[in-house]
Amino acid sequence: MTDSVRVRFAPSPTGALHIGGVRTALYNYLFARKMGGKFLLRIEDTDQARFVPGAEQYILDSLAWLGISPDEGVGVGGPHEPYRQSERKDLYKAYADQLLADGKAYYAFDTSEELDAMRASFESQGSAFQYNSLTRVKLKNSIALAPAEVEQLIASGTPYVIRLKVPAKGEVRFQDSIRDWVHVHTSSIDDKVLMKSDGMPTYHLANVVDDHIMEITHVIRGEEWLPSAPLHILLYQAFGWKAPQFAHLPLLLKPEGNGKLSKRDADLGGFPVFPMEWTDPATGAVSKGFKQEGYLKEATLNFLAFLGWNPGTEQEMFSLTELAEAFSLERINKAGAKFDVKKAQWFNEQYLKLQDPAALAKEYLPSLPADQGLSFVSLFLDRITFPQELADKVAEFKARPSVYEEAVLASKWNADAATGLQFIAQALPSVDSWEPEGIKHAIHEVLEANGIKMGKVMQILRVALSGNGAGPDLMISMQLWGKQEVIERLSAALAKFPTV
RNA sequence: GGUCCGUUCGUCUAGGGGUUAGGACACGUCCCUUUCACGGAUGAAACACGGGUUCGAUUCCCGUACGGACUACCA
Repeated sequence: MTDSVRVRFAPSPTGALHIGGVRTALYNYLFARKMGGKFLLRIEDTDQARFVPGAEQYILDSLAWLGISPDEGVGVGGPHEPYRQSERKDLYKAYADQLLADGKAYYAFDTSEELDAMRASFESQGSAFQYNSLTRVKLKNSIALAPAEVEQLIASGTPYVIRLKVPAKGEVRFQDSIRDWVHVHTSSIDDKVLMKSDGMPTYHLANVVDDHIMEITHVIRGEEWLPSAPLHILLYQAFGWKAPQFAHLPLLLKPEGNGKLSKRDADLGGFPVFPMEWTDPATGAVSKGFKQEGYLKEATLNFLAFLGWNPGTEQEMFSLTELAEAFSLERINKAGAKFDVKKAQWFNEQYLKLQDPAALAKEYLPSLPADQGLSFVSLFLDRITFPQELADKVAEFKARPSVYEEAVLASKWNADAATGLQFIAQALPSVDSWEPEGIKHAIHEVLEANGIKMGKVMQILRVALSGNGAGPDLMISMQLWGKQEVIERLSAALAKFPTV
């Protein structure tokens, strides 16, 4: 069982789950499915200061919406409970103590203020402060201080952190699934804090300990973690554990300009960067969500999957199951991907056409009789990007025109059109079968009888009835408006159109 | 500043020592449609730069430039 793939998505409940995080979750999920492994959800809530109420539920809801369902973890349970790091607090202390006992970690008593001052002074000299083999001997810690003094400080309740004693010399290397070999000298890694003074572990310790305990085989996470991967390798080594296989995903970038995609871009660009709508509990600020904007889950998934990965074939449309089948770590790109809303919209249009029309009608046109709803769905489905546009289209369709498109009038309104419209207006009341073919037949007949070409009047008729020069099939539209309504609209238009 | 990572059409990307450098989005044109949209066809559009290696580099190596991430008792 230890051979089988186990991956995890480990977000922090510090706010709405970013869409990049959703992609990370998706790739983990796909890899687990592909390999016949397990996908776990672990909540990394070790930073009490940044904890945001509701964020955890938001993560759960978002994954549930998209069908990225964990096999183990918060919300589903499993053999390694609890899956919330705040509830595993005591565990980490024991591991930190083990490192302390082995001389691989040490106590440090420096206050944040002291360290800030240190950084400032280094910076003023044009260099960067590092807590490492060079500086630790001069700072307040159990390496520089006499054992008796350390004991006294601890006994007196002086706050302390536990830091990893990074070797002065050596090279850390690991083979990333996406980037191949990455090597870093230990001299560029500092003695990172493992246990904070509040007794909570930092990400680095908790993450490594949990990944080991939970038998994680592959760590698939964002590129922002690449710089700390060597530190994590060092931690695995310090514990004498086998490190998992790492795969660092390329970042999601801003649509325009440089930098990684942020909440600001969403506000500026009018598109979502969160899976679902999110209301900040502190400020009340609402952020758009893919779901609420009208993106279908299939489109969201397909779009996200293709941001940094591709199947190597020319197939574009993939269901979640198909993605899982085609997925592989090897086909993930190295370079960051710019977020292009247009592509997301295209996917949405494609998947929208694949939806069950009756279900769409029921959900988005609930006030209409089923058959009517269905007619409107088929009339408008290929002219919209988001399903909620259906209601707008129907409302617009039902409203009588208040203005008539000037450009069409200017070019098409002439004597032929005027008389044509008159004839149509006269013929319509006696049309018995008010359906597309019948209406068309009647119009065709009356125009032909009077020697007027249909092309001369059809667009004008459209403008007269809808106000617009373009739109869905006119005969079907007329059927939907109903005979009486059409007659009234036509006479209203005739009264308003200028004389020719 | 330091460390690390990256760079093929505007965007997402395929490819990989010898190719007309392929696809998708977006854009243009045409067809379909008595309109528009959908759909179909088609066009324009890319290997960052400089050195190597090689008979031959977009592909391999090294630099440069540019971009990015990280550089917290945040994850």
